[in-house]
Amino acid sequence: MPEGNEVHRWAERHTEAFAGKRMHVEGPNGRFQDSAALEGRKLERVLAVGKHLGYDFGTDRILHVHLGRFGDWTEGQMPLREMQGMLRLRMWRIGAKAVKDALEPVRRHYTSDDGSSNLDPAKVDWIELRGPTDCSVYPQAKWDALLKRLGPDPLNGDKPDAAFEKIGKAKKPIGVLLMEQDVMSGIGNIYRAELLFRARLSPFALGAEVPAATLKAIWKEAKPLLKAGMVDRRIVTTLPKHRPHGDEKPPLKQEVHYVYRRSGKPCWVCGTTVLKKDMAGRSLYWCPVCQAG
DNA sequence: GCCTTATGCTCAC
DNA sequence: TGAGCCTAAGGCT
Repeated sequence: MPEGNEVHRWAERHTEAFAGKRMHVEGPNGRFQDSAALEGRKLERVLAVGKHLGYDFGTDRILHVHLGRFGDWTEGQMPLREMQGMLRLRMWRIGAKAVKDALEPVRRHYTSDDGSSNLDPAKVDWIELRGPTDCSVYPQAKWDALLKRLGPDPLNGDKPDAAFEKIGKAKKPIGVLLMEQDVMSGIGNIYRAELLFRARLSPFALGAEVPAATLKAIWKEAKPLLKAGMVDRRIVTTLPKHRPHGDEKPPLKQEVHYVYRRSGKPCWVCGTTVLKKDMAGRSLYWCPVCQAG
C-alpha cells in the first residue's frame, strides 16, 4: 500500500499515541515470532526512513516493520474473518482499560469524506498490523546498516546530493532510478509517475542525461507532495487548474493524478492519450507529449 | 466465485 | 528478467 508519506504518517501517529509508554505486544496467532522480546517494554520512539518503520524499544531492540504492498495498520479491531492465518502484530498501552473491547469492531484509521483522519492519535489505545513484508526485531547494528543503504529521504530533511550524484552517473532510465530506494528513499510508483510528469521529464531519459536543474526541481517538489500525502492520507498531485472542476480541495472520488492509473485517458494538460508500460516490473504511466524530453 | 490489479521487495537464474 | 510472497477490492461472469 504505502509510499513514504504513509510510513511517516504512521510514525507520527504512533509516536503521539505510544512514545514513552510501556507496551503489551503480541502476535495474536503465533506468526509474529519476536513478540516475547518486546512484551512489557517501553516504546522509546518510532522512527521512519523511506518506507521503513522502526519501533525503538531500547536495549538494542528495534522492531522493524516494512509494509510492502499489502501491509497496513489498523487502529482498532479487525473483523473476525480477516484474523486467520496472516502475520499479525498487536500492541497496546499497558493500563489501557479493556483494550480488546474498547474500540468499535471495524474502526479504520480514516473514514471521513475529505480523507482526513477521524481518530485523535492521542486517544488510540491499540493498533494492529496485518500482512507486512517484514515485522521482526533488529539489533541497533542491523538498523544502522539499513540506514546506510538507503538514499536521502525527502521527508527527513536529508540533503539530496548523494541522490543527484548517483543519478548523474547512471545509464539507467530516470523512471527506474526514482524507484530505487538506495538512490532516494520513500518514492514509490505513484510519486514516480507524478513527479516525472510535473517535471515534464520523460521516464526514459537516462539518469546522466537529466539536467541538474530538473533533478533539483524534482527534489524540491517531492518534499511538499509527500508531506501533503501524509496529512490527507491521499496523494494529490494535480494543480487545481488542471482538475475537472478546478476544486481547491477535490472530493474523495475525483481524479487527482496527472498520469498515474490514467492510461487511455486524455492528459489534463495537453489532451494526448496517457500511456502505460512496464518499467522495472511496475506499471509506468506517462504523457508522451508533455513528457517528450 | 473467478480473474485482475495493486502505493513493494527479494531472490534465483 | 521473472517468480514468488503478502492481502484486498473491483470488475467481470
